[in-house]
Amino acid sequence: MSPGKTHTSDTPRRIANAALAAFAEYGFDGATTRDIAKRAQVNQGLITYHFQSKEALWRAAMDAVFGEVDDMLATMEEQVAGKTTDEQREIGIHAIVSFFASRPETVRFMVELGRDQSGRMAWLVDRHLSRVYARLPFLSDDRHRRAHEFYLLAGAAALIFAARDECVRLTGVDPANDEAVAYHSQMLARMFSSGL
Amino acid sequence: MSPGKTHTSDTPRRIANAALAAFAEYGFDGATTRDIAKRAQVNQGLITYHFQSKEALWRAAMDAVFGEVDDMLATMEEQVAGKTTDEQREIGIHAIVSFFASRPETVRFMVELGRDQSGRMAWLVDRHLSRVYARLPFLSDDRHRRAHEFYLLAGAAALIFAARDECVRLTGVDPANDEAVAYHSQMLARMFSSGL
DNA sequence: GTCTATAATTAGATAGAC
DNA sequence: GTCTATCTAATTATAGAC
Repeated sequence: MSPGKTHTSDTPRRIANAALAAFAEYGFDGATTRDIAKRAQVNQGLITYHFQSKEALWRAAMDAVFGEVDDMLATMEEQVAGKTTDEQREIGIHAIVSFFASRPETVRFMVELGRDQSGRMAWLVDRHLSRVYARLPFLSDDRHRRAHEFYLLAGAAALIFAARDECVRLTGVDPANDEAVAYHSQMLARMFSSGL
Repeated sequence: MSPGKTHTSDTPRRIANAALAAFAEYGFDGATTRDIAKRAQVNQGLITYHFQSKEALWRAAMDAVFGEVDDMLATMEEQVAGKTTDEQREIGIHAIVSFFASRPETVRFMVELGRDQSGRMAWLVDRHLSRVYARLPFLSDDRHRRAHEFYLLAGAAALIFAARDECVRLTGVDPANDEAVAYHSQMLARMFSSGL
């Protein structure tokens, strides 16, 4: 905590985090800058001051999520060093499932942009997703196989958390607790290792 | 084709189909009734006439998709009759993957409603999803296990198609052709049968 | 840097002619 | 049943005081 003048306002960060929560809940179109301002406890005008537009704010929010993705990947790479491919896969899957459990909105954004003419999908792929895609150590090197493995894994890992409330109502099971996360991760790891 | 008077207007059906396409592309909030009217080649006022509100129109669109889901399930059940559980699973997975490839918006709707206070999620679960969930023959009977299997399967089966354009840009692989669908289905079936 | 007030646009829904 | 025209409300973005 630097005292005095050195402390620049954390308002942009607060706004970006509020935006992330709002976009996660309502999607890009459903979220409103007024609601975001309210969540961040500032007025709406400040959003335009710190970010030029709703879309620029969305990009800032994406930078924030994928910052966390990078942290997760860095931790994973440490844990994975020197391990066999099988061990790498199990560790990696557990890390990914845990991440999706804590940030279920991540896959929500991917799905929301699946069909997209706004240019946001292209931005997200070029700026963040392609880096993540290249960084997963335990996926196949074959181009086709890698693509299918990636989406099999991401979908299987993430959907139950992205649709948490629905899952609760549909099945009576709440996936958002440590026990359920471990169970999900275990099942997925077993499927992935034996099925390839 | 019934001639003369017997032919009632198919306008409501056209509107519902246009709405389905629009909701799939833009989400509930992003889709506009004006765009839907344009797609259905009618004017906007007719939407209010045939459906009372945007939300009622959305429900009609959901009824249309899940009508197709029911058709898919009926066909699956025919093919599956008298088979072993392993065979049932392979047939079932292929049917599900093919369906998601042809109607990738289905899982988009599930994800969009994952966190939802509007009441649409509850409606969709009670009206359609719970029936589908109960109808899958090859899932475990254990309540917890069944929930995780369902979302593992649905996510793994659907995401690559729901995020098709993204997949193309990210991986260079287009999942939306018969060969890719068969490949995806094969990988998923192998994972699912050996991993349980 | 933060606020209030408002402009400009667009949304869903309505009214009423045909 | 289908259309045109319009209302009301909500949205993003801007202008300008402090």
